[in-house]
Amino acid sequence: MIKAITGIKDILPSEIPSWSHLEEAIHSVFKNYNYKEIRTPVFEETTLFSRGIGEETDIVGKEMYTFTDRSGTSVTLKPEMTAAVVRAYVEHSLGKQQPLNKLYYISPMFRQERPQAGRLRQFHQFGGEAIGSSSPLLDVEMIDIAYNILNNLGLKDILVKINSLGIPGSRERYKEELRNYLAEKKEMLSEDSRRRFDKNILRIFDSKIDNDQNLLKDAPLILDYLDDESKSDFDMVQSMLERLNIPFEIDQRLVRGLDYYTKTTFEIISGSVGSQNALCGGGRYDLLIEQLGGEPTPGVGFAAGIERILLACENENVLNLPEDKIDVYFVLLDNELKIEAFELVHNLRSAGFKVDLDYMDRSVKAQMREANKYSSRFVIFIGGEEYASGKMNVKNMQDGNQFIMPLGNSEELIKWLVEVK
RNA sequence: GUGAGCGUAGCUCAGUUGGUUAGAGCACCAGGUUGUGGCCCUGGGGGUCGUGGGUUCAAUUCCCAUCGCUCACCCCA
Repeated sequence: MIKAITGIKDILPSEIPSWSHLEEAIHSVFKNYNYKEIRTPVFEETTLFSRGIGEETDIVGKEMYTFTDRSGTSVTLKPEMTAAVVRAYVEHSLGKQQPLNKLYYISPMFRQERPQAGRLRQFHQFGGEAIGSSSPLLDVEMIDIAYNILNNLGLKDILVKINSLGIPGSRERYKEELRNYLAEKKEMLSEDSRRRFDKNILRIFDSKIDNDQNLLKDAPLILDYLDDESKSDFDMVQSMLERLNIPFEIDQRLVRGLDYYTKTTFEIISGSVGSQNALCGGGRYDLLIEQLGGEPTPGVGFAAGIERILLACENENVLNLPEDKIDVYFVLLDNELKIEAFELVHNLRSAGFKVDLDYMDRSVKAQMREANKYSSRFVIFIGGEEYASGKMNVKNMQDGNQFIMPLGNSEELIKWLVEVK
């Protein structure tokens, strides 16, 4: 048996209602905030991601699905969306058409990691990008949108965490201080953290080892090293979140794993999904557009993981989706009658009603059970007697009442169905 | 890449301290009025017990390998 590749999953019909529900919420909320949808290809030239995300990041270093196409070009299945959106923004000069572009997407992403709860090799993200303004109100807008969507789904166990990484100059000064502070403790750090010390010292804050966290207790804090503008922007973000009644927590240990972030970063975590608990992550990337060959342009965005959000919804049991009922199920005595009734079935379907019938040559009882299984509101029964006398038997499946209607008059039936609907 | 756990019907799982035809619930199919659902009842189909090898008179059960899945680490959505 041929099976799906490790870490990728089919989304089966039984799961589609939750997906559709979430997707509709995403489209609806983004439209409220006046964002326009953008779709980019699933793969790009590899250099877009290595330059955009950062050569030293784990994503680029060990997680990308990269291969060489027949012309010898190295291409990569997109591991995240921001670089791709920025590429499209620059390539099509969207910034020349209007100063601010507010964009959103829903798209599959690919990262070759070991799968676990809430982590897949093909997974789906939705997210927003606002390119063209450095207003911290947009930082807030991003958090607002993400929080809004999660909140509307009914999720309770979520927490917004924010931080500011400052601009490169202030961040470098801070990293220097942190390095000085940890230098003498380096030998006591865990192996992973010693590696982080050399590679990306900020990531030591992510360590799950108690002793590492103890050693960090009196470490210098990044917010004390912010430049004036980052600081006042961050203050604005906080006060505005308060005014919007969005609960949040400042987490100075929140350092995101992509190189392009500047100033505000944020994350929304869930307490109900296991170890991979970030439902959403984002921040400002004021230098990325320039770095990818565009005019210097500020931007801010976020991405959220659909599978993780649905996992949280499932675990918190908050998605009560309406049953998918059909309107009419035709119960027809034999194959001849099915052929006779098929045009009527077609007419009802064309008129917008959900209609089905048996194609398996099954007994009347089995057809009725099928009608029940699909929660059909009505059954239209046509047997030999009815057909001979030009009638059909309409049964209301809720109360069991039956009555006779003339056969062969689609218009009258449709009119009646519209009335009772 | 590292570590741990698990692989028995479509699904969730029992079971065999090695021994004849491997079970349950749900799902599926057929019946319980000759042409009528939900509840209930009866019956039925479906598994080479992940795969390969070893030990043994005998393996689904023990051993080894392999593949797959799951969870965790790393990192991230």
